[in-house]
Amino acid sequence: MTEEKKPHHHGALREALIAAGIRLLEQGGPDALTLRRCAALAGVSHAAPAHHFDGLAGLKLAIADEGFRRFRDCMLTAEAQGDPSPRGRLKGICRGYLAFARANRAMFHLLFGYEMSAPHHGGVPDAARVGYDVLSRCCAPFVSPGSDPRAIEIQVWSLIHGYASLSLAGRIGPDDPALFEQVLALLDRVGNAS
Amino acid sequence: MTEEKKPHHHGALREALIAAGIRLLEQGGPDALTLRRCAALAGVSHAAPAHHFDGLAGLKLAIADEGFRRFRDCMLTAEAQGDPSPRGRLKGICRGYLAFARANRAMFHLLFGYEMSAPHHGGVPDAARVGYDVLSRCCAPFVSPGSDPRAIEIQVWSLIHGYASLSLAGRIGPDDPALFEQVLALLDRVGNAS
DNA sequence: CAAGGAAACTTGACAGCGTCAAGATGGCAT
DNA sequence: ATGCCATCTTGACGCTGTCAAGTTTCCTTG
Repeated sequence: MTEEKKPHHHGALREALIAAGIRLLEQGGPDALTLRRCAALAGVSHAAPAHHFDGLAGLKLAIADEGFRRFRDCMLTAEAQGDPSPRGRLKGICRGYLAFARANRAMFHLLFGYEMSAPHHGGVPDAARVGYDVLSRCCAPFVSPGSDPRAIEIQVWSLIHGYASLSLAGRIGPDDPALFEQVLALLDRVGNAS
Repeated sequence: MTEEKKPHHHGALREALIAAGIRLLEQGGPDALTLRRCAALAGVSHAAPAHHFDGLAGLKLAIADEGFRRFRDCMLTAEAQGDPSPRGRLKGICRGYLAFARANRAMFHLLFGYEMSAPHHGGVPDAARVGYDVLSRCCAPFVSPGSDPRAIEIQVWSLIHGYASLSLAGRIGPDDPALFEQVLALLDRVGNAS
């Protein structure tokens, strides 16, 4: 739609392909994400993407990179919206976590699915880190001095990631905010046992 | 290898295709699970599976059915191995949960991945229920009378499913049993707050 | 300013995939 | 014995990712 008249040299083909991929992901699920379809959506030939990504896996990696950034933004927004206490901020990012998963099913599956987990390119894209940093910061107030922060971080992450995954997989039934808050109540008992 | 000389009529083609699918899953990951490869492994033509399953999705459903049964067995075994107290049994099935996920990466992804989550065939195979029943039974001692058991069940399920998923996705780093036990320690604070 | 080379993109081909249509074959009930 | 039906085969179609080779454009270098 906003197509320049560059006869050759698309100019911003890489970004256009990523945007096309995200659109396909949103509209048709993971199976709709196809190199050829991305190319068609960007108005180039089917083999053009090969010059910008290392095959389909490379495109998915680039899309995941953008996805992780949006994911982090979603958590930051939710953190800022709720109770500013440490406990409130922790629950806030969890609500943002779930909200992102619900609003971006296919992207969430891409970010945490088999593609990214494979011993593939040596690991997870760097952007995955920025999400963990948010989590880590919100967990910090509950880490007793001198102890390993990872224990609490993984507790919180496991709980929210498990809930989000199971919810998306249809294992928890219809959306039930009350139930989610009950699960989140377990976070009241995280950290220094008072 | 144990191929009968049935000239026609394989006889147990359905089971053979499921077994072939599981083998492909174990050896080559989700992408290796292919109708044509299953057929070849079972010694039949590429279109034979169509008479036993509703396409690839149907075969995956049948494989998941078997997978869920093995999954439950793995949890039951782990439950019987540890401390027989209610808390010990609860942690036992969680250890079985993680053990299954680690030993059957691709199958685990099939059981909880996008395939099964789609609004697809109307939902999850019935066999998924048998796993939840184990969880539900182990959670029962911690449900205060008159309250909804789902709250605790989903707390526990989310925690262990999240840990297993993140572990498989390579987000928790190398296998660290001590860390896992620290996460499982959160289960000590589940249920009636003492 | 001109030449050359690198980068971007196209075209064409290949094997593998899921799926459908039609034909062949064997077992089973009538 | 006959006829039917489920089972399986063969062949084809369109789609996929990927590679090879050719074409076009831009930029650098002399």
